[in-house]
Amino acid sequence: MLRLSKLTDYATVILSFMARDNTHVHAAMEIAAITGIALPTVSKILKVLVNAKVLISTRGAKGGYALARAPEKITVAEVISALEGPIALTECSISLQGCEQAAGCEIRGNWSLINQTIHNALESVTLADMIRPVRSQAPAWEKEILIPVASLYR
Amino acid sequence: MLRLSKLTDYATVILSFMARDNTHVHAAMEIAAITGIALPTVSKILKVLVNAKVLISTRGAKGGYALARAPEKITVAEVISALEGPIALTECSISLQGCEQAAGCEIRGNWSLINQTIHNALESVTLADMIRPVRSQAPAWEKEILIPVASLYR
DNA sequence: ATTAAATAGTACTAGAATAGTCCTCAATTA
DNA sequence: TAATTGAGGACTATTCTAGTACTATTTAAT
Repeated sequence: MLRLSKLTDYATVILSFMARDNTHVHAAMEIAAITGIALPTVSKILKVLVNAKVLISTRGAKGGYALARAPEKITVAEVISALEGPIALTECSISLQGCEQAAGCEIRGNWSLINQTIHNALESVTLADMIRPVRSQAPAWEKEILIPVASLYR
Repeated sequence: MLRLSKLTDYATVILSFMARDNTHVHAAMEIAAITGIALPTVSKILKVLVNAKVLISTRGAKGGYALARAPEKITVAEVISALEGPIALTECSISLQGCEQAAGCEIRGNWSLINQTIHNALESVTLADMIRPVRSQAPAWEKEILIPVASLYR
């Protein structure tokens, strides 16, 4: 599996709840209760999302968390990079200093193309799309994302 | 990072070497020597790729491994699933029995759409594409898609 | 036939990464 | 000033990955 960490998965669950009820701030405890995710874990995720400027927080009594922007303006790519760092499939696509297998590895450039394609895909899906019922959304991005990478070469 | 395991990374290195020299079988030891990956590790990967029908093996003296098909017929998606299992970002996209967060989770269908998109991208890149030099292809795609590379390192 | 060269299969170990928890400090409101 | 809520960091246990080792099986050459 092309693994996404559990925390990232939780994050999307949390965020989609918040997107659906975006009228007031939500305390960590409330979110934990509703999503069924343990409080300390919810708390940890929320903090990360605040640092990534996906959420804004209010301290003190009656405080809580709210989306920093409208759901349409928050992309899945953003959420993923907040929790997992840069979106890339291989180490060498991130650190440009090259891998040890340099001898047998002339495919770095090609990986980065693939990475960009995937990133592009994730960037065009927003929180708003995520909370939309499945049926009605296909058209919106099918036009935009289906990039046949191979065709770029031929 | 949207992690791909090291083994998968190695696999692409190994396969791209084999695609470049596709005239005869290669023994595991030869591949290890050339790629610089430890023999037991190479061996392990080759076995997996044989099971996935990406490679074919010949036992005995003068035996070795060869691509099961032409490089154009072997996709990156295949290689990745061979080593990591089904290509999907989240658990619940694979096992349809649903997750425990069922209450707060109505986004499964949307994940699967994203997964599908990514899968398509990976499916359209073949081994033949991977061994093509990077330079010659840059112009082609630069015209066709606009990708905010900087966002990768946000 | 016998020996050497190779893959097949499986089990095991060490290390790293992840998930999850807990505790103390800071801020806000009533 | 007391109660409520987030911020930040440290810590632990568990899971996963990478890598290794060993034994069995198959084939080719002599």
